[in-house]
Amino acid sequence: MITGPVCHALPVTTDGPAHHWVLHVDLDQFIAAAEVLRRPELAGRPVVVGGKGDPTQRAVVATATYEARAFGVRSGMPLRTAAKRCPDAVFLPADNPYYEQVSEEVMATLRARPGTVVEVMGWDEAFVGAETADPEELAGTIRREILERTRLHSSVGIGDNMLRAKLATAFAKPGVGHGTYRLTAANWDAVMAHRPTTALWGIGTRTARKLAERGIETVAQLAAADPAALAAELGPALGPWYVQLGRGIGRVQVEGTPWVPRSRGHETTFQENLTEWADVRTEVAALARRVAADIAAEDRPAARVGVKVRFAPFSTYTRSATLGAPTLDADVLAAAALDVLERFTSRRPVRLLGVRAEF
DNA sequence: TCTGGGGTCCTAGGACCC
DNA sequence: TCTGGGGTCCTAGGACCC
Repeated sequence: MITGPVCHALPVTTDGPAHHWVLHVDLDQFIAAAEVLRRPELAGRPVVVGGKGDPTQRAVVATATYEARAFGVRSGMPLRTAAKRCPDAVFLPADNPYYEQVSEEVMATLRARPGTVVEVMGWDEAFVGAETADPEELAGTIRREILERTRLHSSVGIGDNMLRAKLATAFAKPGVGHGTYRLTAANWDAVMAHRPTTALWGIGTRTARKLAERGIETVAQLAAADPAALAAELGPALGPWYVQLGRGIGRVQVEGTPWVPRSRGHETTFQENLTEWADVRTEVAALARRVAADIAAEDRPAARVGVKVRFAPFSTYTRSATLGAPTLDADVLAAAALDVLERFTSRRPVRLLGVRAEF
C-alpha cells in the first residue's frame, strides 16, 4: 500500500488481510422465541409448541423453551410424553405462516448487509459467506442487527467451510458457549477427533451404527478410514463423503441463488386410524387438491405424483407415477393420485396419508 | 417415547434401447 | 442362437435434516 498524507484519514486497523469466511447463523429456540415475541407473558415459562397444541393428540414437539427442556422435553417427542415430563408447560399450536413471516424478517436483515452472500437453510438458519479480516466482529454485528430488528437471539458458528461453520454453532449456543465459536482446520482435531460420528452433520444413528460395525466410532477413525472401502460397503458417493465429513471438509462457497423446490406435498396423521377404504380415497383426493392449489400458486406443473401410506401401527410405503404430461389441474392430479393409491393392495387401518408432486 | 410435517439426496434393481 | 456391455429412465426405499 502506498503511504502518504491520505493515510491519516483512513481508519487505523491492526487486522490482517481479509479471508473468505463462512458464518452459520442459527436462531435460538426459534419457534418458541417467536411465540414469546407476541405473548411476552410467556417469557421465562416452559413453553412447548407442536401440533394443534393439544397434548392428548397424536403430534410431536416442534420446539421447547430451555425452561421446558430442563424437564427433559425434546423436539420430536410426542406431546403426550412432553406433558408427562412437564405438566405445567404451556402448550401452543404450531403457526407456520407466522414463523415464516418472522423468519423472513431475519433473512431480510442478513440480506441487507452489503458484500455478503446468504443461503437460507430453513426458518431459523442461514449461511453467510463474507470476505473479512475479523469474522468474530462480523458475527457480533449480525447478532446485534438481528436482535435490534426482530428482538430474536441467535448464535453464530464461524468456519473455513460450511460444514465447520454449521458444527461450530453448537459450541456457540446458550448454556454451552458465548454466542459465537470458530471451528477451522486449525482446531478441528482438538475439538472433533474424539467425538462420536453422530456429531457430524449428515451422520445419523443408522449410519453411525453401520460405521461402528466396521470399527469406526469416532470422527478421527472416520477421517482415517479408506474411502474406497467405504464406497464398496456404504455406496459409491456416500462412503467417500463420510470420510470427507470426518476430515471436516465441506463446501466453501455459499450459494446466494434462490432455492428452487424439487417437490411439494402434504401429509396428515389421523387422530383415529382410517378403516374404510372409501375414506382413504376421499382423503387422498383432498390432499391432492391441496397440493394442486400450492403448485398452481407457484405455477409449477407436476411431472410426477407420489402417494404415501402409513398403515397401523407404523409401516410406511410409497408409490409414485410419472404423469403423461405435466399438469396444474386439480382434477387430473387427484385422479392420478387415486390411480397410484390403488396400487396399494393392503386394507389394514391407515394412520397417515400423503401426496407429493414432483416437478 | 407408540413415534408430525415439510423436504432433499442417494442407492439399487429392472426396463429398455442400441 | 442361451447371450455382452453401456447408457438412461423409472421406481421404491432408506437416511438425514429442520
